Amino acid sequence: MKLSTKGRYGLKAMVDLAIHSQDKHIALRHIAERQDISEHYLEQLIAVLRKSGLVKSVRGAQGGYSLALAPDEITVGDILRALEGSLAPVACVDENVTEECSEWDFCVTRVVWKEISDKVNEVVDSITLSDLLEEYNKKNSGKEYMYYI
Amino acid sequence: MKLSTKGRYGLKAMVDLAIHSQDKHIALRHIAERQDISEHYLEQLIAVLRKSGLVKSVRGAQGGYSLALAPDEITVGDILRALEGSLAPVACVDENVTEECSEWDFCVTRVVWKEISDKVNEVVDSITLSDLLEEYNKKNSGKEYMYYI
DNA sequence: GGAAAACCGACTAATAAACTAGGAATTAAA
DNA sequence: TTTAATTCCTAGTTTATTAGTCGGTTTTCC
Repeated sequence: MKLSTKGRYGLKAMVDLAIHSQDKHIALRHIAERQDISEHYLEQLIAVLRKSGLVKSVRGAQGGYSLALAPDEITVGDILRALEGSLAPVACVDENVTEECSEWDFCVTRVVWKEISDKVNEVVDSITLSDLLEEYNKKNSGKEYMYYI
Repeated sequence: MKLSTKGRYGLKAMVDLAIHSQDKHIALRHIAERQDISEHYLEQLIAVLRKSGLVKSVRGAQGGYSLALAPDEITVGDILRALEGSLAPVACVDENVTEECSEWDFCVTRVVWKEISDKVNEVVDSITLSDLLEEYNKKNSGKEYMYYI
């Protein structure tokens, strides 16, 4: 039930963008340095986020990335599901997977998986980047430069 | 964020025990057959459950396993945590892991992981084997032998 | 034209998951 | 008292996934 680095790094990168890319774009290199993530690896993650429409890019020298939407329009759920796929603990309660398992009608453990799935999605869909930005400002008020996320 | 087969098989096996081992013990082979799980593999899982005090065993011929506690005294959380370890999505919100990460004081994503962790534990701790047993009886009332779980 | 960036696809190392194998110890029943 | 059925234990193996690395191509500012 652990999240992979994709989801963790991806969310950190998105919060970094929310903090630093207000009406400008910033180079991946800077995000990677601040968050201490391999640049090449982060490149792959941000490619997914771009294809999901959460991030937009400017190519060429002085190019970079910025959020494709306002921070309050991007939820943690959007980010995590883009990078990790469904957050359902088992496939049978993943709404994108249509094939029912052979034991569907009699399965009693499914109610457990379904409840977990629902609660997890409820949590991540209720938190936006804007909420995390606020949390960041609270924790770092008065401090010069605090890039940790 | 997927559960491994350990948790899934383990819960199935425990529900199977709740159904079939009322004041008797049953051989692992039967559970493995009914639930279609490799016997040797299930053996390793049930060893963990035994060491966690959720299952008790009788050795030798005609031996087998039974629940160590009443079904309403065993939660899904007990079973899953025994087999999967902590259900926290990242280590920093796992209460058994004491070491704080270097960014602890400024980290803003931790609130997300903490909320997920709390909700998941809330769900699994609120469902007992007795609840699943009831669910089983409801779904299989009137049917001859339905072993699916 | 050169440098700084995003973009792209393939390859690789490390780790974890999901078993498999083979036997030792125990005990009921024949 | 032997035999067969069962739990118990440790180690090995295979497969899949994770978490990267590598080496470029393309685009665009200066």
